[in-house]
Amino acid sequence: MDSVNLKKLAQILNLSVSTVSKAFGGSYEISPETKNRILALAKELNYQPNFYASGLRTQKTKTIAVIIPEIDNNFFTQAINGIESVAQEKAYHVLIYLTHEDYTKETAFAQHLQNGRVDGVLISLSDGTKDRSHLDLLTKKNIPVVFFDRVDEEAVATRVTTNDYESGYAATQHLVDQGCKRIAHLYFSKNLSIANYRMEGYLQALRDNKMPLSKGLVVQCTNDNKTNFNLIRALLSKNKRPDGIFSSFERLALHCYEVSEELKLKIPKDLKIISFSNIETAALLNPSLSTITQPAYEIGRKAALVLFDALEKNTATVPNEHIVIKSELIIRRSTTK
Amino acid sequence: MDSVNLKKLAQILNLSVSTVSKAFGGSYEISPETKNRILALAKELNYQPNFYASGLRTQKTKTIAVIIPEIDNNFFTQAINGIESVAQEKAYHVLIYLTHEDYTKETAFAQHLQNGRVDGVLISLSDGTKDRSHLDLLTKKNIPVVFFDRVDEEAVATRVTTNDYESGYAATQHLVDQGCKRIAHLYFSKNLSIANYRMEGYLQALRDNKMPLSKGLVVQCTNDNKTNFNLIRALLSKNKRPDGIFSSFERLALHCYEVSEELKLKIPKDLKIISFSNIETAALLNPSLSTITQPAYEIGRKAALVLFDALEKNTATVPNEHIVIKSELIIRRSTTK
DNA sequence: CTGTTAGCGCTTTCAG
DNA sequence: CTGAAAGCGCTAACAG
Repeated sequence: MDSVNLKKLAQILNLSVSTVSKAFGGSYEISPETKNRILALAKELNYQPNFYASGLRTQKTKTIAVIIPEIDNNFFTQAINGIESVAQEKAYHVLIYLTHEDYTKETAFAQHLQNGRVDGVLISLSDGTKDRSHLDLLTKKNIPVVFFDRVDEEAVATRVTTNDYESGYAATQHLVDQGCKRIAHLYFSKNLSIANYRMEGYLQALRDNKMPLSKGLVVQCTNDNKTNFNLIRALLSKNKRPDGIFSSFERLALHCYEVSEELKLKIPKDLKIISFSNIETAALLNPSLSTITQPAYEIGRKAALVLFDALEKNTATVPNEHIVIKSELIIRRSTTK
Repeated sequence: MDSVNLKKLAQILNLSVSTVSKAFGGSYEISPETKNRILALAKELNYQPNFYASGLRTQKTKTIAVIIPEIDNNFFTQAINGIESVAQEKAYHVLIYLTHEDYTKETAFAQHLQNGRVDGVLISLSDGTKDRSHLDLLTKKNIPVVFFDRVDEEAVATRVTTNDYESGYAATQHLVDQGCKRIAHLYFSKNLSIANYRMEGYLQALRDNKMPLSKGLVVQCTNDNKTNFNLIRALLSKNKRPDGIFSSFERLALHCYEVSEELKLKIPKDLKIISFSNIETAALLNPSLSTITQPAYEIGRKAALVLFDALEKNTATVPNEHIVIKSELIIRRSTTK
């Protein structure tokens, strides 16, 4: 392919390559006249500056990476939407990396991204992530990193989350208010700070209501749907089964519905469910799930804005702060008597 | 940042840059001994080859672009998952571009991608797309393009879709079988070939059942939720309102539920609904929506595989064929009597 | 088996 | 206001 590049434009116009280049940079040392000639020809020939050449030269790529555990999840989908909206405004490009909750993959991605492929990184940690050295490497290479949702609490960086503790508390309190006596909690992982905060909110709400804390009612789930299903079936098959469930993860709540159907439990009569969830569509379809709905779009946007701020200031360090955007507690029929 | 590059490695080891470079290429003209020395040092210093330099040199980027109308949509989310699974296998990177159904944006993305940023493109057209010249440009620049779901029928390229006509037929037939006499169809756009096929299936099913075709029962929706809601409310408020709805788009079906709630219509007694949808979660939550569920993951995977095939063969032309992966008709309580 | 050299397309001093 | 030249980091032809 005889692609059209600066050299070609220069040849046709009898100008030097550097002159042509400057014209695109909008430099004021080029006469308006030649500038117009250049831009006109460029348009005509549909010139597109070679991305790799300019990237190599300037060390700026106009690209960010988004590393997330999974994409088949409404929270992350909406977050990407928010991130992308900012990227479009700033004329940046977005690379997506899915870890599938695999810490090894996360490390590999981060390692790879050190090669200067991107200007900055937005990340939501995968479950297994304990060590953050792979992310420190990025910062050392002048690539700023911003965390969202599943953040690294120890990181000296910006961390954007929702108010997990309060939400966990409110969700639990709601179940208490609806008369639940045995409230179970389903969570995803001990490694995730957000999961811990949600659980702390749950525990505190129980304490404040003088309700007994029972280990059997707190179920740690896994990354495997089948296992989770079985755990939940075990929970709901007990003699003294729970009459309320606070789930910190969308998919776990869905299993509760499946299991309830199997065990012929009536929702909300026998069991009231409230869950962190961003399935707005499901809520529309069925008013039987109360939710704590995270402002995923805004979280994504905010995280992206912080990152772009650093990029514009040309610094790899991002403010060391925790930004909280509040979730919404949406009560639906399921959990009212 | 004194980043570690080939030159540095070469200096430290007292070798030439090209020798070091070859070592990474796995070239057999390098002695195993020096090769090991080089690789060892590279590992120690955590060397990452500069992406832009090698991209510039080789004109290969190990990156593909995925252009889709929106991401807050389970079909596309699952498709991305499929695409990404192949990309990971092939060690490719994935850039995401969201057109938000805006043809202008789609064109701009395609224009931009001519600059060699990616090796290939996967695209699902936005609603407004009529002219495909922006995509032809890519092919001309040796960048293969594969279509999925919302394909360009005229394009001389691979087009991966589901069996839209048959599915439309089957969905309609199902409603007929359930006793519906006035079956409405909601569709998204005349410009989309898949929408047309779905509608043709619907029309043919009505004809085959000797049911009258009524223009008032076929509603073309828009890209705006509010407008769609109003259109559907108008449809369901009619004197002779439909008793069955076949929706070709997930979100339109959801509006039917909203409107039904408002108008106090009972589902499925007063109204049976079947829709194209990939909300597995919603289906779990509520068994009241029958669906035609597209194999989004497989469609994404297949499209990606075709693209990578072309990339591996180093050709910009992709087989001119239409690949069909069948959808699944999932009948749930809503549409049985 | 290793080194020299040229150049991918662009930006950016520095000279004119 | 315009041009010449160097070089970003890498690869690949060609010599040795």
